[in-house]
Amino acid sequence: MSPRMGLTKEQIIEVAVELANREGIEAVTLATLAKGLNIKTPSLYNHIEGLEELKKQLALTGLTRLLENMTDAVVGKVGDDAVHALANAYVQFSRENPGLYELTLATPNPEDVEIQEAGKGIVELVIQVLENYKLKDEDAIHAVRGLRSLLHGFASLEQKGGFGLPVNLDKSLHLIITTFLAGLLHT
Amino acid sequence: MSPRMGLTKEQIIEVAVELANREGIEAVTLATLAKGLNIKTPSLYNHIEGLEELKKQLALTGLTRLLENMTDAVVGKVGDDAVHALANAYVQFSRENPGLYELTLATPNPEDVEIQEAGKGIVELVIQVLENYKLKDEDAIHAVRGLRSLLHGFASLEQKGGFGLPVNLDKSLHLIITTFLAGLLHT
DNA sequence: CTACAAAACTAACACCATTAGTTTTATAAT
DNA sequence: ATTATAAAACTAATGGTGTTAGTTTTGTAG
Repeated sequence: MSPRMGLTKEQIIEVAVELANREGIEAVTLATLAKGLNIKTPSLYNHIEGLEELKKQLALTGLTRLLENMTDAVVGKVGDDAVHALANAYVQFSRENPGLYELTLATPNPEDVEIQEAGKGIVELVIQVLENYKLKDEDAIHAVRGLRSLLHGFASLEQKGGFGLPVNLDKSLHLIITTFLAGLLHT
Repeated sequence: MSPRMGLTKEQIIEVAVELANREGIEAVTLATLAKGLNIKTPSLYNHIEGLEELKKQLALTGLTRLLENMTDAVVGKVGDDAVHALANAYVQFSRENPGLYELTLATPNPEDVEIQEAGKGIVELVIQVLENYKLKDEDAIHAVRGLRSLLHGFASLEQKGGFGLPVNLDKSLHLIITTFLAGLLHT
């Protein structure tokens, strides 16, 4: 064991996650984070390299948890059932973790290898779920891009208040997915 | 005329737009903006209330120009033709104005009345373009939400490097829209 | 040419991230 | 128990923000 066990990186990130979800990603600063941990700001540098690395870790955490939720949602399901479950899990995650979800894409440099790897997991899951629709080669890639666009666009617009009207959002999501799947069969 | 005509709000915003598109929205600070205008930071307060108002003005500018581009793209077109033109204009705008497009949604408080009004213009255009598909009441709303989700999701993921694979992106967009429209007819 | 109002300025403050150097402290070995 | 040590947490300092207050400059209108 270390000569002195203080905070762990995991604890720090967990507090940062709660901060992001509760107060918004603007509130994720080393100053407020340190305050939440009852330490002084410079002490954070014993565990993380700086604000950029923190943001990256948060993006990784978000992608990992999002993938977990999506994976759990589709086990034992196939076809339309699986896609709807996947979509619901995606949107539910963004609703329950608004800050963390936003950080998932608001990362400093998206080309980072670790970020790309984490994102790849989600892409692969979507590919699996769309496998039953017997799409050929490139068409599968286009379809995956379409579904991801739908999910991210919906989650993002919902979060940013883009949908003004008082019409049920879950109904919208279900119908949108239904429409997309119907289109897959007729093109 | 004023006792002393210096900078105009329009000039300031134009420089800010170029800054956002060229260097990214992180670079949009009063400090760098002032430097680009060859004045000191506090002088900006003679024209704008602060950073928040600047961001809001940029969001409004972005929404206005995006709507213009979309409107120009659909004149004289109907049906699938119009939707594809709309989609192309949307994505083209986000590609040519990455920073400004991002600021369109990254505004401090999305509930702002002026922001809502500007966004409403885009929604109404999308409604018009989907009118030919004889959607009933609520279904029209769901369809508009779907198309907006697709467009924003695609533009956002493309910009954030979410689409890794070296497969043609314009082809993806075309096929995605085609799929969505086909789905509208078969549900 | 003069008065004035707006524009631009300097000075100052609070907040932020970050670095360097010091002190504290929990553990591991004696 | 005592002590050495390495990590954790600290203080102090620097440079970058946005913002406010108060002063100076300057172009235009009379």
